[in-house]
Amino acid sequence: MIQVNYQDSRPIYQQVHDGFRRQILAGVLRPGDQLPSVRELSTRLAVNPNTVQRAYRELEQEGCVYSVRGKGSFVADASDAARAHQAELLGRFDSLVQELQALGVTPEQLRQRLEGGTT
Amino acid sequence: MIQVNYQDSRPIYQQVHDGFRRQILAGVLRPGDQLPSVRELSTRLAVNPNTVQRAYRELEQEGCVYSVRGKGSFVADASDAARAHQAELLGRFDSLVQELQALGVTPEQLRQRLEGGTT
Amino acid sequence: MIQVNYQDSRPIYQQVHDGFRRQILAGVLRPGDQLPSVRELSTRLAVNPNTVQRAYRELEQEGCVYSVRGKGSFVADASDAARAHQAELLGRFDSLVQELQALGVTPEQLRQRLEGGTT
Amino acid sequence: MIQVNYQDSRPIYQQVHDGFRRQILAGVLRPGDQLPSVRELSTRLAVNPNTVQRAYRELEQEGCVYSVRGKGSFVADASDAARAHQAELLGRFDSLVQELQALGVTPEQLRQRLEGGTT
DNA sequence: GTGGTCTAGACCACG
DNA sequence: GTGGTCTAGACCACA
Repeated sequence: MIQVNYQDSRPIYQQVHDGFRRQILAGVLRPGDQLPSVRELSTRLAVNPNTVQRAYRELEQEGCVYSVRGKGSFVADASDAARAHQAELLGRFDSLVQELQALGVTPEQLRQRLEGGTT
Repeated sequence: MIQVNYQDSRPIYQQVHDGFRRQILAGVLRPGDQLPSVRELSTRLAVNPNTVQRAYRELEQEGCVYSVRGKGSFVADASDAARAHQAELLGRFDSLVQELQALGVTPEQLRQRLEGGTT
Repeated sequence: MIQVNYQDSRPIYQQVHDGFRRQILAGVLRPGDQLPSVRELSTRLAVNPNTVQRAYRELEQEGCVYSVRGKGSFVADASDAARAHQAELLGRFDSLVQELQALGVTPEQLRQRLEGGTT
Repeated sequence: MIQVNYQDSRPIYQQVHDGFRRQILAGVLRPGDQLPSVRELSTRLAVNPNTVQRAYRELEQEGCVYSVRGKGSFVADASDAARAHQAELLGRFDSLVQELQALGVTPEQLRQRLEGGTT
């Protein structure tokens, strides 16, 4: 499910983090689902356990995941994290639009692109 | 014209690079205009000359700027760089839209946002 | 009576421990009352018997509970444990107050908060 | 300035973190002040650089500190973090008061303690 | 020189 | 078995 790409400029821990977060926010992983253990995932991805641990820790700090010592790591109720994440993406959307318009792209072109993606 | 913010998470060389690129693509700096010398800019910004050097080098690699030994650095014809840059931004736009829709944001909501930003 | 919450950051043995201690110190459980057996409670809570065992052991070490081989665990005279516990909480109270005052919160504000909570 | 106590139940990285946060929020360290470098502090405290690094990283995630690669770590404008921290402490204050009252401590006793600490 | 990431592997706490 | 902390030391990006 999670993949690591050494060509990616993002650090590995963040690729793992982003991968899970996306799946959680998209509903692929649902509240209460158990994540693979740190050890299992680290061997599967052939990375250091610390690296996976850090990804999980940051997910937990964001409220996407909760960990129980001796039991495992689980998907948390996503509502809060989801709302924050959506707000962040909309902010990025706005600034991208602004930048594109500064380069001469018309809102009309962007609107057409929106429809294109709906297909 | 160019400013450096130490609290910005981007490295300084990239702030310098982004600042010039934006001005070039937006038409503030026009083809043939001369950029400040590495030495002058580095003292003005109170940063290491290497840092400015690297910003100029990357601008040149992108085709935004050309250097003439012993003369200085000049803004190149923007068309090529602009086209590439615009394509990159549009790609980011598409993937952002896709992700937002995965989170349940409707194209209608995004369209309204587009109009809001047109002001 | 006792509940376990896996989302709680405290380990389970401590949730069990704290739950009993609170009930004992508050007088819900009175000296001489019998606690449920380790086996019964562990099945009721669906946790490992070791976990309950440890909670009981620590309660006993604190003097909140005493065990009689072959009979069970019973609430001890609370006075000793209560005094120790109250002293500990008062200590925490003092250091909290000190820290809040260092941040500019006036004793007056805290006094008002005290009254608010009396309701 | 910062000390590590191996008897303390808190992990080392958190002792370092808490120590700096307290000094920052109390105004001992002021916005813009430079923190000791990761390497310097780690040798001074005789701990691993990673441990200090983690403390700094979490301070940065909280907005107490900002780090610039190649330059150092600096105290951020504390206002936001301070407000959040104070709210957290007041919450702890309330629940402590509630617990103490459940044990029979009167608000009057607590009020006297407040004045005692003012000295 | 600075901070940031990663590995290899240890030990602890918990169930 | 699980997650959490820590060490020792490497390598990279940046100034």
